[in-house]
Amino acid sequence: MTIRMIAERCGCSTATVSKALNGAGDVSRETAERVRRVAAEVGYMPNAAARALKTSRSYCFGMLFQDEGSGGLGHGFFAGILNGFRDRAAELGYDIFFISGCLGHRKIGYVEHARYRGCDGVFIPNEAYEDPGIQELAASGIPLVTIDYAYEGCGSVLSDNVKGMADLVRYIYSMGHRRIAFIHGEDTYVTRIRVRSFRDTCEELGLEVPEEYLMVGKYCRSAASEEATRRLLALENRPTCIIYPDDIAYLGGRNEIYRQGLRIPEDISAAGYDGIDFIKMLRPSLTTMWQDAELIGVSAADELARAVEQGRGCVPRQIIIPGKLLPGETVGRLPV
Amino acid sequence: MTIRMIAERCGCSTATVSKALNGAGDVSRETAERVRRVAAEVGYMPNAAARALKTSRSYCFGMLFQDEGSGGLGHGFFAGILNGFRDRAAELGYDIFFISGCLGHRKIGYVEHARYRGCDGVFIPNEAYEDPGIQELAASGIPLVTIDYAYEGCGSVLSDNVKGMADLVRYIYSMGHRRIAFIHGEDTYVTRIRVRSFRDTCEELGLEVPEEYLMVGKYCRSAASEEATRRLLALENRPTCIIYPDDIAYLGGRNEIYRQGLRIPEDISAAGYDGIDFIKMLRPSLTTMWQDAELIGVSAADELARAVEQGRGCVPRQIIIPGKLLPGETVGRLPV
DNA sequence: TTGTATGCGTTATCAT
DNA sequence: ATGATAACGCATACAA
Repeated sequence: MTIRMIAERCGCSTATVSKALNGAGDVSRETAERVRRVAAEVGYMPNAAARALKTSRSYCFGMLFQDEGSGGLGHGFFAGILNGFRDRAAELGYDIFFISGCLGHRKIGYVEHARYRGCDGVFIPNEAYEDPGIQELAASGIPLVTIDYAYEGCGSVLSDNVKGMADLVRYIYSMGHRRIAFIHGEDTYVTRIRVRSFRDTCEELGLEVPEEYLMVGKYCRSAASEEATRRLLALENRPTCIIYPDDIAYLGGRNEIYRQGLRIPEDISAAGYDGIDFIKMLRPSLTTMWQDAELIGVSAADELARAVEQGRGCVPRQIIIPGKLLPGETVGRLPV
Repeated sequence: MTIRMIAERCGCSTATVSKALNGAGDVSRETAERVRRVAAEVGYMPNAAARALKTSRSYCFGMLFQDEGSGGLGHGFFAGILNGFRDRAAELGYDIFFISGCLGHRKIGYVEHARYRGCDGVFIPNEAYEDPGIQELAASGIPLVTIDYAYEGCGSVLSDNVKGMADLVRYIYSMGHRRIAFIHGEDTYVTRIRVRSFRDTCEELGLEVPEEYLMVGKYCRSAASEEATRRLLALENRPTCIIYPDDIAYLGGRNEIYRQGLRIPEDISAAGYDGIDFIKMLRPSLTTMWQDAELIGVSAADELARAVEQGRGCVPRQIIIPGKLLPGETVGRLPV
């Protein structure tokens, strides 16, 4: 079913049909209505390929989503982002497809892949931002939006990790804790921000932070948390509360704490980060910093559409999305 | 960069370039090599839209993936399937995009959406298979592959739930248990198969299954598991082992068990289903039936490509993927 | 072996 | 207000 067939049924030209269907001004109201009625009757759908070929606009967003363990689709945080992005993109009239960096058995660059499909913009929620292939993409001129990382000249959406970590520390402080440790994830942009905010907030509160209270762990890895927790608990002046890299990593710490026969939060307090769904099923319920993944995804779609539609003149934005403290039962109240 | 520009540089026609690039036989070896060299030099990429328009093959798979809570992207099982599918599809030369059922603010059917983008086949990993819109898709003639559900005339990949449940029950039996309860998920195709297999296996083992041992719970919902567990534990002749709908749902049961001051597995045993990643971080480690999500996804991509490439004459297959028992610590050994 | 010509379905320009 | 026509980039039937 093409516009040609509709033109025949309506007794007019394909040009008129096209105009009517696209709401061009120079078509009489009656004609436009007749065309639209017939189109609806026969269930006409435009051909995306033809339209893209002609207009060089595909109404597609490409998405890079490598699944290397922790940061993949299975993670509630990224799943939430993807959901928000997908839904908003659909509302805006864009379809999404995956950019894989290969075509059949042939390795191709992300830029080539994106151009091959003619996608209008590219979304990168969780990639290795230092990867040369991705930096090439950032420099290619294709509109781009990243999450929790900003390229020069590209849009980005950032979870408010500064305020997030600050709020978390302040809450723990308000519960009476004065010895707070932070097991942070591997060295990334986000990690550096959180560590910085952790330090600043502690200083602001007049807390001293022994260097041993800052331990390196891994996102989403229980083993690293177990080990770090073990060392923290062995300290002479051990912390009363431990902040973990994220909710999943907390599980490792929890194992170690229980193994030592300690109770949460009576003997030691703990907090996570992310606020992903499944932690609601844990007892005691986890105190954590919820990140608004859905809104992050939605904002990314908005920003990408804006970049595409405004074209070259678009000045890229950094959008910051606040989170929210989820007070659970794992941070106990201490006498001050 | 188009074949025309390459033709100019090579001093030949676009037809020759096209043939050379597509490996047609009727091009001299030298010409072909020259064309390919030039193409590589200038970084030529074909235009997918033009190619699709001409050949009415898009080398795209559409994917339906609604995220309604439990069965969404955030779930390790579906994330695994999607991963496997994506990677294999890329190898086969297909890109994947989401079919959303709307185009801008306009609601359209899945069939329309699929046709609009001209996708060669559609993948449905987790949808409501009774949905009329999806049944319409199944009847549309577009090649289709579903997971854990089979439409008449369409390909499907099924996790071996019959053998999976049987193996799980047999293992629990082998550990000395004779009173095994099964909290199953809401009524779906998969649930019915598992319940059936549970019953059959028990009978085969000579176990009688009191009706109270079969409780209805919910997939991925801890609250339902808590409630069901509570009722099981209150039974006069209570089970020694409880099988949960899945690994996540187990968490609810676990909460209830601990709340009653019971220990796992000393006082009561438990098992899950799925074998998703994060359960490795639980202590005691969960005994569960692992489903090979990756392979399910890979097989689905293979099957869909086969359906597309064989065309109308393709006789659809049902592919069954075995799982594997993951013996953990939550099923204890009982004296027989 | 190579080239010419046509059309895929659409939009856009320019007459009418 | 409407229509004839060209062009988007590619693949292919057919002529040379």
